[in-house]
Amino acid sequence: MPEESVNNLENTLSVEDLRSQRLQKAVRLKENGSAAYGHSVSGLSPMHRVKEAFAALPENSEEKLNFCVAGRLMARRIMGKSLFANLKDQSDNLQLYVQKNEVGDENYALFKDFDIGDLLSAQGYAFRTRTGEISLHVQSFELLTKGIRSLPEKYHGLKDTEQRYRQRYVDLIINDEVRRCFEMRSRIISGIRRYLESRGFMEVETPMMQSLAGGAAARPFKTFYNALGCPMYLRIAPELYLKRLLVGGFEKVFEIGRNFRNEGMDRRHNPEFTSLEIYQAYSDCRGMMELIEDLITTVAQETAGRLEFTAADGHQINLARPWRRVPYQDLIREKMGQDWFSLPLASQREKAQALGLTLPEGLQEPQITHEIYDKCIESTLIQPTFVTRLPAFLVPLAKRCPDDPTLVDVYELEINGQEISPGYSELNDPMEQRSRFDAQAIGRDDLDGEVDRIDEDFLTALEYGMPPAGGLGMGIDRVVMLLTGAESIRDVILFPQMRPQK
RNA sequence: GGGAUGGUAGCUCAGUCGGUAGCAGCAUCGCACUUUUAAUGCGGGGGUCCCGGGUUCGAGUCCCGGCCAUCCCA
Repeated sequence: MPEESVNNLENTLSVEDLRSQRLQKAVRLKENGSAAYGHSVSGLSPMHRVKEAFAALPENSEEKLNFCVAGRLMARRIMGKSLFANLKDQSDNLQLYVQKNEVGDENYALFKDFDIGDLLSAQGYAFRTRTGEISLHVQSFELLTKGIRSLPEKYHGLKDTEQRYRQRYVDLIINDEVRRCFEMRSRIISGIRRYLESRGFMEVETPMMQSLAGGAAARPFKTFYNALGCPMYLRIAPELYLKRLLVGGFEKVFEIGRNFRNEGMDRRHNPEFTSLEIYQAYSDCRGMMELIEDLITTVAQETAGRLEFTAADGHQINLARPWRRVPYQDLIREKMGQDWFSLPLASQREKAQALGLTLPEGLQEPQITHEIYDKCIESTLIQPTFVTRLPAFLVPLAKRCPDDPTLVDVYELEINGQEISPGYSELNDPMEQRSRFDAQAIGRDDLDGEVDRIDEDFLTALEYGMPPAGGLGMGIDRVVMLLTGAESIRDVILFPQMRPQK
């Protein structure tokens, strides 16, 4: 038997799959006294710095710039006595060039034995290859972490959506645009904080576990707190606690945090999502429109450097100010005719059905009208639009319009046909608040009785006196979707909820 | 909850009419190669075809049930 075949035979007998191959390599490294799982490294340069610094050198400079870099081995091209490798850190990629006569026979063999996915550090000087790529001529290197699992393919990457969400860490290693998206998300959130803090708002944290899940109409998640021996709910909104803080004398507060809604998930909904809520004493709905318009445009300009965006569905969105402000009823009249609100119920029903809407028996004018808004108007509001003066039955926590008590003094900000942010002149009359809660509790019969208990302590707080105030909420995930062009909320949440496997 | 589509090697994918799973690409292992970049050339290994039933001489393929995912709808 020729020697070569013997070699092959040995290799196949000793190894069942890729993972055990690599496990054995790690074990062998440890046996030989080298660290397969190394230690800290100092004096590192981010790879983009290496490239910038080298590119800044004058042409034909003889100066040798030395760097030490660390990152994950993404590709290798071995050509006998020299090899090229691609290393990746958070900032960039860098090509390494390793020559046998530079690092020595033993080290060269060691480097050849590295696998794609290993983490290494390398020290050497920057140079430009024949094809023009700024690279590092390696003088020494070290294995920092042995990778046991093989990475997805370098060319097609990881495409399987399920695996991308379940094993986001692999997605982040492989797909650069995914990492950029989450870096963007982080910048957006810190941009929001910076904006609000610089304008005197104070960030606060209110309970995520509540014995009553109030502040919105949504089904909560239920849990049990052993020490108190009572059921608890994950919050569906922080609103009622933030208003208690207005009562307590904090005048400009905001909270960025998670809410939990025990409802379906789809392209736009994840059961846990991040919201921003802001409350400002002595302001109102108009103050909130000013604030959110300035906040979004400022943060968009800061993080993306522009105000025009292409949404995932291809719509061109222009965030340039000022944004359209239009009363709800005007939108209805535009669509249904100027006389809509004076038509008899039967003709309203007929006209709505002519639009293709199916209406349950017994609907009154406000419900029919809202059905039209919901199904036929909202999705057409592509450019940023504040819809104002909504029917009161939709919004139990807002002040009525002084000139028309059937309407509330609120806005709904629509961008690309999606609700991005609601804002209110907040209701601070404890008696009216109680009767709205009562009416709401009667209207709902599909939730757990317990959840519908009225938050007496919140009403007590209002009785101590809450200043007139403006309040607003904003879905952070949706804003990130808009600014990154993501088509699914799951693409802007690092670890979206998934059904457990098996 | 309803409909459509999908699940095959570590990854990306073929798989015809039901007849031994594909000389598939990347990755991996061996050999050659000192400026490559989806390196190249030659050679080797690698499979619970999502799970469970059924039809059949024979099922990745057809039928039934289930699991998981994606998209659309409510």
